[in-house]
Amino acid sequence: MKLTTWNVNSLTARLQHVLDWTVANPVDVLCLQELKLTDDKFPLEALQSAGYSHCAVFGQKTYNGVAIVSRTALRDIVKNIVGFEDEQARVIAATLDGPAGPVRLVNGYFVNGQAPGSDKFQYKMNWLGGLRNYLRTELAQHPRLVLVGDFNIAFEDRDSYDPNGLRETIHHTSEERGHFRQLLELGLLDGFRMFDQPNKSYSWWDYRMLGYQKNRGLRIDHVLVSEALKSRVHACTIDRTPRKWPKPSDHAPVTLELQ
DNA sequence: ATGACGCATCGAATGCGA
Repeated sequence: MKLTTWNVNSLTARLQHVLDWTVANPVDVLCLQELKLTDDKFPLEALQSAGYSHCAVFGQKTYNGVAIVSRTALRDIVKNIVGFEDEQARVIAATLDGPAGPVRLVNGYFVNGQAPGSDKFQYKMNWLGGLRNYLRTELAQHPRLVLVGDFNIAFEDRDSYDPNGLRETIHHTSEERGHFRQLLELGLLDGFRMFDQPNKSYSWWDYRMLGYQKNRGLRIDHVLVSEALKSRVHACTIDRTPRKWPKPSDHAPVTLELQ
């Protein structure tokens, strides 16, 4: 079973990219972030025609919005972080039945946070605390769990093109990295780092200043798998191909292969 | 460099992203 996380930066603007990409990469599940549309605008028919008949959607106007799009049935769909009041549509969870048992999927568009010390940064810290509490409960109920999404955190120095120049700036602060570590301490593993990976592997590049062409990127899109699934993980890769297409998302898709 | 580029809301200019 293959599942992909992809911040599409507007599903309306990126629908053709998503469809083209799934033709070349017919993964079982897509976890999408930054839909930037309301549920009534979700392109259900186009995705169903592409083989993704089961869609769990949590959208909102203009900003945020997440969805899980699957070839097989999704059940026990939960929107937002249980126990954390949030006006923004950032998290959707669902269970799907894989070949070796159920898999709980939690798909998040984590808060950006703008700058340390800002109100938005404080919101990010509160949000991350709420997510941790929620996941503790989810993991107790669903040992076979995968947390994916745009975390907006470059966890280690090697996840940034300029770790020293950007030290303690947004996505690189000790507080954000501490929250990431606390997620790992719940019993999750960084799927991407379970395998040898090329140096300077990133999942996001700024649109400006030839960011992609210069590989000035960050690895902020992550796939964390629970201990119970560890032996089932067979690969985790970032596909830079669609970042080279005209009018791309600034994020690349990250795919996990589970057996 | 309070920039750059892109998207949404709009029907110009602004908010926001990372």
